[in-house]
Amino acid sequence: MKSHIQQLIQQALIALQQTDAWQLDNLPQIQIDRTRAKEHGDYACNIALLLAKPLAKKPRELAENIVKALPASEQISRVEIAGPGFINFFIQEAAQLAIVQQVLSQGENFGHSTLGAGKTVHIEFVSSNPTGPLHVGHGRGAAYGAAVADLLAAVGFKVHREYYVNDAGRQMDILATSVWLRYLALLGEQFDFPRNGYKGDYVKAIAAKLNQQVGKLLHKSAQQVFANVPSDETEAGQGDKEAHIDGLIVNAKRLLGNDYRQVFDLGLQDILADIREDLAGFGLIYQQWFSERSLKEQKAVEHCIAKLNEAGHTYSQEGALWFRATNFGDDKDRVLVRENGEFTYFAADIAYHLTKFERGYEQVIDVFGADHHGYIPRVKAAIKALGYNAEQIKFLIVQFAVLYRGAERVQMSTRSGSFVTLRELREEVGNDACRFFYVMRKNEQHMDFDLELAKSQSSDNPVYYIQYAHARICSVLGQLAEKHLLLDETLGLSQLQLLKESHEQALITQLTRFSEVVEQAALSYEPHQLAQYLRDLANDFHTYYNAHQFLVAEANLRNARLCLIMATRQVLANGLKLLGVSAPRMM
RNA sequence: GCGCCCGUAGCUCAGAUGGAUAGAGUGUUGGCCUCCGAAGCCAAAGGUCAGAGGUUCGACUCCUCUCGGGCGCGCCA
Repeated sequence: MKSHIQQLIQQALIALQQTDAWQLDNLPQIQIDRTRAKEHGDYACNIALLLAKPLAKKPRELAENIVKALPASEQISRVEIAGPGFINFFIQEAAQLAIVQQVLSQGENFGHSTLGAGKTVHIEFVSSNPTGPLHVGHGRGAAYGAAVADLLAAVGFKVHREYYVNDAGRQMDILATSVWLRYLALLGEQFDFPRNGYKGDYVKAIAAKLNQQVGKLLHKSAQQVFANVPSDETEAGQGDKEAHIDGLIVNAKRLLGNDYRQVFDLGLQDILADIREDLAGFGLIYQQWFSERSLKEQKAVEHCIAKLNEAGHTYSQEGALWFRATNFGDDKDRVLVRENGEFTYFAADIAYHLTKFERGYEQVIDVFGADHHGYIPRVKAAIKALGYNAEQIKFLIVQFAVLYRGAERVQMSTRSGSFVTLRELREEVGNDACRFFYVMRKNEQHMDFDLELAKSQSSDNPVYYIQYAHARICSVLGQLAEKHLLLDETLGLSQLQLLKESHEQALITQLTRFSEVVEQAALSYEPHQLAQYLRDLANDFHTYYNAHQFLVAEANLRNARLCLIMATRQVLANGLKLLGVSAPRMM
């Protein structure tokens, strides 16, 4: 409908340009907006106000000319000029009613479009280190990334969802060493667990599994393990916890030899399996789990650095190889290869991003937690240096969600091991509430997540409010048989003109918005727009429900109303699905 | 110190690429079930859009500054 009105105005403007000889370099974009108030019609256009200045004419006068030049349209009942010069369009009722038929015939595909024209999009989200279970901090990125991906797919993009597995690097060595130390403790060795080690109970569980698998085979004495290791940091702040853990890693690798890999892989596989299971349970599907180790095995990092070298974007200094990030908008140059010859995380990561482009994706999206936003300029710099357009990569930031239990803030930390895991959260409040709560606020907005509210099966809870609307419609349709009434969809669709009540009009208008909302939410990466919309739609339905009876004796009206609420049910279900929330038939 | 995000009703947040009298939920107060599920509906009250300038026919929205909150500024990942 928007584009229809846009075309009408376009035609009017072209006609006017010829007759009135406007001196315009270029026409401003014709913007059609939904009106806020009913008396302003259904759609409004501000073109007259925009043209007033360049043409040096009064906006209302221009509006009158435009309206006069407007071609006739069967879909528009009335056009008015209002306020300073807005052109308001009133949509013909019959044109509005057509939405009901459209929803019912398109079913679960209603709201989908081909806007994206099959353009390939690579979206990476969560990508948490496999050093421990996902905690609630990852939840928002998961729910948000999944919703953005699903929205993009719904509007016709070809979406590839990927998880980057950081299965190489120091953090993983710390994990492997932590597992081994817990294993040694199980075998009776006495020592202080390193401050910087992973202290969670899941590490002990993996250690127990290791013990089951290998018995005492990997047993070494604490004395050997801690030999020549710099002392750990104390309460007083003396010692060095980083040097301490690094020393332990070196000893572990030396003492275990080839067996080190076994410990390492056991920890990795165990945790990764847990993460995959957790995300699958949360309704997330990935097309690919991309391993950092495989990247290194394929010499992809060397390949990437070679490309930068060839282009002259690197230099050596103090034994390290640097990337000239400052030439591409970053505030510092960045190390690619350390003095000790090892690649930095950054080097591997840009090599990874290079593969995204080399694999042919036209658009690349990274979903980051707010704590990583400082990392963005350097990745963007690398993309540019590698010869790609910075427009092809989009970074989406999710701010932290602070958990509350009622009024009390829930504390969490990965390292101490005393955190709330995503799994615990899902079990406590349920997947539906969890998915919905995480995306109902704008991604860049800091949010408070109240566990008590999410759990409450009451009117306070927006998820239940929307789901209840869906269940209620199912319930009404279930009443048909009991009342010995029949549903005649064909009859209903032919009698839609009977839907004259203001509540019905409002509901129909709301239905016509759905496709626009999905499109807008997808293109702006803002699933919260859909969440807000669904709340509004549910509200319009509940209001209608309270004001009118659907199962009336008169067959024409009854079937028309049933068609309307069936369409509503379909849109609720489609919308919820895009957000990863179920649409229950009963609650 | 520099950079990014945020500051809208008591609380939690929308405000749709600048548009017409600033919107929801929750909370408060008062109503609505002999009738399709009251997990619902209706009504009232509640705002100098952090503050000050500026651009514009028009600013919650754009620009500058100030104040306040979050996060980040490693040869860590």
